[in-house]
Amino acid sequence: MEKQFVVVICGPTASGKTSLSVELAKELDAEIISADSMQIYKGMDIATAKPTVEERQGIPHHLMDFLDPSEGFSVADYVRLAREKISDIVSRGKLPVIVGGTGLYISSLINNIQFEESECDYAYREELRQLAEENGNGRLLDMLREIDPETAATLHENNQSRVIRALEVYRTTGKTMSQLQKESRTIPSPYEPCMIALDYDRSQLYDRINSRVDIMLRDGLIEEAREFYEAEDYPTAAQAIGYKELLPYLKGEQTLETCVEKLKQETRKYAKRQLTWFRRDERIHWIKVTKDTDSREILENAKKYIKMYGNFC
RNA sequence: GCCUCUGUAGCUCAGUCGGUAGAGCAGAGGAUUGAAAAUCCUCGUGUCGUUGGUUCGAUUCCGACCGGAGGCA
Repeated sequence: MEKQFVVVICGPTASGKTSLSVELAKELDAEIISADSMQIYKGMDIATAKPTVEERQGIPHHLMDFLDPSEGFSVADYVRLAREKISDIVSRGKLPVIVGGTGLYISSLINNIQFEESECDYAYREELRQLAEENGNGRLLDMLREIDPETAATLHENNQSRVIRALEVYRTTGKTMSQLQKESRTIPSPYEPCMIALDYDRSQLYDRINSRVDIMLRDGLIEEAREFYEAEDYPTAAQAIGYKELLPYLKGEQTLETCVEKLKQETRKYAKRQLTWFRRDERIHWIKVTKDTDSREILENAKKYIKMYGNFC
């Protein structure tokens, strides 16, 4: 069976993925599938730097802006939905362009990771958290070592959520995490991804992040954050950078300046983690850019690479 | 002008009863399979303000000077 050609635009936050993807989509008769764990949520527009309707320029954007922030969401949900979207787009004769900065979502999708077998057991998670509270994190890792030494060896006891998840997997499926991870890779991927990322110098990327936060503030981030916190108790959405950092200001406990600095800093750290993730994927074609690079030039470079890649496979 | 406190890693500060120093934060690198914008791991040499003195040896004690904070006039 021939693999489905898909374009992937990934890389750190504020590197220009959104505008490049829209320009590409216009020229390649494509539709965009977002790969962003926060842009999926409705109402979280400014903080997530979601493209506005104008910025989307008529290009359909899938898996964006469709879920209420009170709903939880996970990689497994993402992969399931994204697969459907890809088939749908392809069936209409269009090219799928996957765009986003959530590395786990992207790699799980294009590597065709199977999640179906495993389920969640929130009560058991809570039970384990209690156990750790009383006996320390080491106790949980010891438990995991008993049933799945292979996974236990890769985890640090302080990474409590991962240790708990590994125990939970065993509880719900009877299989170990390591076994399940091997099985999750047995079905070859139906996709042939052409991966592109924009490569700024670290300092220039940080400059872009800082000024983008300033723009968000100008566009009403504080109001958005205030609304967000009136609702509260969101399982997944609460993690978004942009609201929790402004909370001390909204509560009158901290100056705006301090909170904004914190917000910029957290965004920079996030970009750094994204770079760590994407750097190790050797399939990615990094387009070197600086603040002076013309967007037209970036587009041409990307198009050229996609065309070359398409001919090659 | 006088008195007191203070000057140690990019920042906030520990510390050395005299044998050239260490935390947190920042920063860098890494991990990443159902919370991933989350979670976790690793990495610390810096004229110890300057300059004299005492000493085998001073960042540590003493003096002077230069910054900073406070107090009295």
